[in-house]
Amino acid sequence: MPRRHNQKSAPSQVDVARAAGVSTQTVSRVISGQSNVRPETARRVLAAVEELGYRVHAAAASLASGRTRILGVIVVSTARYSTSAITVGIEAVATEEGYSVTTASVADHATRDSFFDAFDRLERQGAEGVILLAPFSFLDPGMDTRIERTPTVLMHRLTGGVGTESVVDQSAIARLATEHLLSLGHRTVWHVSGDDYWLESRVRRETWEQVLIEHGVTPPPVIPADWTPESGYRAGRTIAAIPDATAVFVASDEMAFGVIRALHEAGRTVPDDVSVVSVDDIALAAYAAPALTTVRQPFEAVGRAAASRIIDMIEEREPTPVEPIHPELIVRASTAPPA
Amino acid sequence: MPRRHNQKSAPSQVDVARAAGVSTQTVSRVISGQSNVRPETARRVLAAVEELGYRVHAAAASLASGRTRILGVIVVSTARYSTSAITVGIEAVATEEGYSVTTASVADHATRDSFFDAFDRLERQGAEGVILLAPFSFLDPGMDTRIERTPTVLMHRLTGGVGTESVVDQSAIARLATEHLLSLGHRTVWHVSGDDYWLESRVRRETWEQVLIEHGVTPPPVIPADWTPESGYRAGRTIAAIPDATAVFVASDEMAFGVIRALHEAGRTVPDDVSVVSVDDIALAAYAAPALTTVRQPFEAVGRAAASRIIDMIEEREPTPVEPIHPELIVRASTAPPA
DNA sequence: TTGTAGGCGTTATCAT
DNA sequence: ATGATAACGCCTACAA
Repeated sequence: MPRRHNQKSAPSQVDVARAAGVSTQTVSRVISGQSNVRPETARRVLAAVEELGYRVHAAAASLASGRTRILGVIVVSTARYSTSAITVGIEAVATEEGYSVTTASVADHATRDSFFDAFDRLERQGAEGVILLAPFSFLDPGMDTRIERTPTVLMHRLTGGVGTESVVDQSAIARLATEHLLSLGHRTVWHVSGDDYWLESRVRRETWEQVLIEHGVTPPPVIPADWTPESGYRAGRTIAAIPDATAVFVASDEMAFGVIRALHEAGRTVPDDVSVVSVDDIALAAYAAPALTTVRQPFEAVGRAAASRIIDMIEEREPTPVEPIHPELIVRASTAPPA
Repeated sequence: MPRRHNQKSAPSQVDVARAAGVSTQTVSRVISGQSNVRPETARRVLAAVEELGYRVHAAAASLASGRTRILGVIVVSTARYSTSAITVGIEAVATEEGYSVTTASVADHATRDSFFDAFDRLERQGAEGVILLAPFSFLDPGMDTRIERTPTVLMHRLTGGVGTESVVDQSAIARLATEHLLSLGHRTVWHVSGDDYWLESRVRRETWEQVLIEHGVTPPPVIPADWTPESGYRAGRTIAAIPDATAVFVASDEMAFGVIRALHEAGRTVPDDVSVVSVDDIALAAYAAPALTTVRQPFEAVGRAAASRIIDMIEEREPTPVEPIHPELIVRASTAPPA
């Protein structure tokens, strides 16, 4: 039964107190930067801390204080660009605010119970708040009891329950993309959707349908895919087989690479024969052939906002005002007016 | 000073013990699955646990036991595919083994001190082992005292100090790529390197040089880049200006997209005029135009291996034998014999 | 098989 | 400004 490796006796407050000739309480005060300590005393304590290499023991501190300053993040274990980019933002804010981040991942297409397991692992670990970087609805039975005791932030805009928050407006993305194609003069817009397991897939599809209807056009059938370039390629073959398809809204850049490949193989040129607009603006979007017109999601800002929000909730303070996060249409070379 | 949100009084072992009519010690035994408890007693305890919604308090448990079962991971905060893919593997093993994962990120191009800060944050948090998913050498002064008290795994094969381990053979990657081009009949191979901040950049460059020398050719000057597609693009323009360049080893797929774009814009066809081989095999590699010939790094396996290794070190048991992790050359359409 | 006692390292509370 | 003392919730060691 190993204790901490080699750490026979990390110095404790008692050691520091003794070395500095003060009580542990004074050490505690100095460490936590309280003001009511004579400068001279503080200096002695700090010297002893330095000398002994003392560092607070997080477990002991949180047992005594009831606070852990741990943020939990639930992620789906696929190496998706969006996920890691959002995480960068979360980490940044957490560190700034003195929180640490622990992650619990669930398999792609995981069941509800896997999510609850992950949630419970984080709670057991002491997470004071949880960010759900994963497709999940607050409406799910079983979720309510959890978000009641632990502040939770979703990354999806949905009808929420008590204390729920969300950050990204997926609907605006789909609208931007679809209206861009329409405004170019295309009669209708086809849609290659992401995996329906993910909420944003559904939201984007619904908005796309709605925008078309608003413009008086009957939505064509959705071409389902699953976020992977492979699935985009298959969808592209489907589209290539539709002679009068001239515009496609693809739910992610990665899929757009596949779509374009399939189109080109079928002898249909992008954007001359078919316009393609996608979503994300990953680093490679500008280096596709042709460069992708896409709706940029400011992932890092999203992560920062989520972290700020959850910390506000934990500390029960007024929500920090954040710049509204707007998706942005980046027009490059994959879209054009119909021939 | 908020305590845990709404959690006025999470039930403790004492509550469970009282409800089940046993001592807290028996509760503890049941929870930790020890065998020396009468089945009937265990059942009563479990019923009480269920009833009250009891869960162990991690901080209290680790304060008492001296164990946290926390794994620390230091990552550089850029949304790189490799990083998130490796993380997936780490998480998987950690969860299987009952560990949780805490992340500390440092800025890209962070100084040594930032790394030490991150390391210290993880230690303070109670990490029993640390995986350095970041460019760092054990030889760095200041590192030795840390790895002495906390088991550490690097993701880079380097000369190591005491108790150091590493997982990926970056050198094999560069050899595979360079020899592939040479075996195709190219006279020499140019190299677009990654950011020198990252150790693998240097290792790949050195191996590339060495392989060329082994084959009796004098290495041309390195074309430096920084992992981004943009930097690849700039490097590609440089190469396009070299009339007799027919083969390039690019240190990452993302940069290869940029290189190829620049080459095409300059009227040089890939692979007819110039062959390009890169590294990683990201999901989009097969959807580049032309599809990339690349050296696949089995990132998830790497993550799994790193996690297994660090857990073995923590628990002071014999290293779990792992399948050797070999990079693999995936030949697609971006390489060909010289014209 | 079960229980009792003590302590893990810190912070909160109340004195001084 | 500083200190004494009592938790915090659990686990280890030992006793019964």
